[in-house]
Amino acid sequence: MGHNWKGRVIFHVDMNSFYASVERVYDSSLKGKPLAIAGDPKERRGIVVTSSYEARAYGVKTTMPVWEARKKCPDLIVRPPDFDKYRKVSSDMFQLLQEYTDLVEPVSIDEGYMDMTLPFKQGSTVAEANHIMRRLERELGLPASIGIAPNKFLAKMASDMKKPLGITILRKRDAAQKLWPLPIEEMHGIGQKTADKLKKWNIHSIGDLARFSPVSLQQRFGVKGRKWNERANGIDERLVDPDAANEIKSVGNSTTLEHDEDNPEALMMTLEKLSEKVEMRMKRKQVTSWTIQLTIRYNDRKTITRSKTNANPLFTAKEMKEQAKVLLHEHWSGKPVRLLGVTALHVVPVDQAYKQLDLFSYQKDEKEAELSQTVSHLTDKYGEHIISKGLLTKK
DNA sequence: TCTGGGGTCCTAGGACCC
DNA sequence: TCTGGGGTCCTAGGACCC
Repeated sequence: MGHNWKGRVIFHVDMNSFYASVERVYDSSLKGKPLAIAGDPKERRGIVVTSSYEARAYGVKTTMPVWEARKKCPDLIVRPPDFDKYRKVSSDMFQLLQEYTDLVEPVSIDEGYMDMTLPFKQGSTVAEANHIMRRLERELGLPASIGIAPNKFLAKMASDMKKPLGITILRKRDAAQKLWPLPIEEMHGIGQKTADKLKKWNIHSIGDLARFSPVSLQQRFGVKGRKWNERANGIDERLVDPDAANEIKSVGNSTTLEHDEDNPEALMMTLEKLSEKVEMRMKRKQVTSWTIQLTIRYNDRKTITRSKTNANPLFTAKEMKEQAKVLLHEHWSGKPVRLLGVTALHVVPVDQAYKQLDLFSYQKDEKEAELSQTVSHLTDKYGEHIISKGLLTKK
C-alpha cells in the first residue's frame, strides 16, 4: 500500500466528438440529434470532420462525404466548422486542466496529456479524474474521456476504451488482458499501410506485436518497429512536455479548388491568397521562416511538394508570394490541379531568427547590404522595439 | 459524380566539407 | 591512380494523427 515512487501517473484527456459538442453548447436545439460538422459539398469540401454519437449510430463516420452521410442518416443536421470558436473553447479547456498540474501537454485542439504523478496522494487518482471530467461537462458543457496509466501510450489507448464520458485505468499488468486482444489497426501510431504489412507477418493483434521478435521488427521497420514492440508490452518512457505545443515547426495553408484548374492566372491568384494567409498567421505567432514549400495535388490525386530554402528569412507576403510563384512556374506539369498549398517550413521565433541573422552578418561584411534590407523588413513588420534589442543598437 | 486541412516525424539520397 | 569515412544540410516523399 506504500506510495509507488517509481511509477508515473499519466492522464490522457480526450474530448468526445469535440466540434459537435462545442456547437451544441452554442445551440442547445442540436442536443440529442444526429449532427455532423462538415465542409460545403458544393465546394467539394463536403466531408464529415466530426459527428455526434447519435449520427455515428447510423454509420456516419469521419472523412465520409456529406452525400454519403445523408444517405445513411436522412435526418442528419450538417453544420460548417468554425475553427476560431473551437480554438477558443479549447483554450478554456486546457486552462481548466492546468488548475490540476502545470504538466499539461496539448497534443491537438481536443486532447492532451497530464502528468499527475506529483500533485496529489495515492488513492485519489480516480477521484481526481472524475472531478476533471465532471467539471469539463458542467462548466464547459463538454463530454470527455480520460485514460489513466503509467505512461503516455497506455493512457492514450485507455482513453479510447470507454467513450463517451469514461474513465479507464490501464496498468502495465493489465496489458495482456485489455490491450493485447485489440486488432493491430487500433494501436496508436499504426495506420492501414503498416497494418497491412504486419498482417503479412501474421501479426493481427497488439498481442501478436508484443510477442514478436523486437530484433526482426527493427530489421524490417527500423527504430519504429522496436518502439511498437515496446509499447505493445506497455513500455513508453516519453515525458509529458508542456512546451511541446509552443515549438511550431511549420505553418501552412492549402485549399481544394472548386474545380480542377489549369488556368495559370487562376492558379497564381490562389497562390497569392494562400501566401497572404500564411504570412498573416506567422505574423500573429511572431515567427519567421527561411523555407517555402509548394504543394500541388493533380486531378488524379497525385501530390507533389517542392521547396526552396532562402539565404534570408522571408518576411513579407510579397516575398513569399514570389517564391511560391517561382516554384509553381518551375514545377507545375500543366495538368489540371485539384489542390494548392503554401507552407513555411523550419519556422523559428522572430527574435531568434534575428539573433542568427545578426551573428551571420557580423562575420561576413559582404552581407551588410542584404542585412540592412532585411532589417528594414523587420522594422516594417514588427516595429522598432524588436530591432532595438539587437543589431541596430550594435551598429 | 468519393476521399479536407492542419500538422509531425522519419527515411533516404545527393551535395558538400573536412 | 581510382580512391575513405564521418557529419551536416537540403530536398522529396511517405505514413500517421486529429
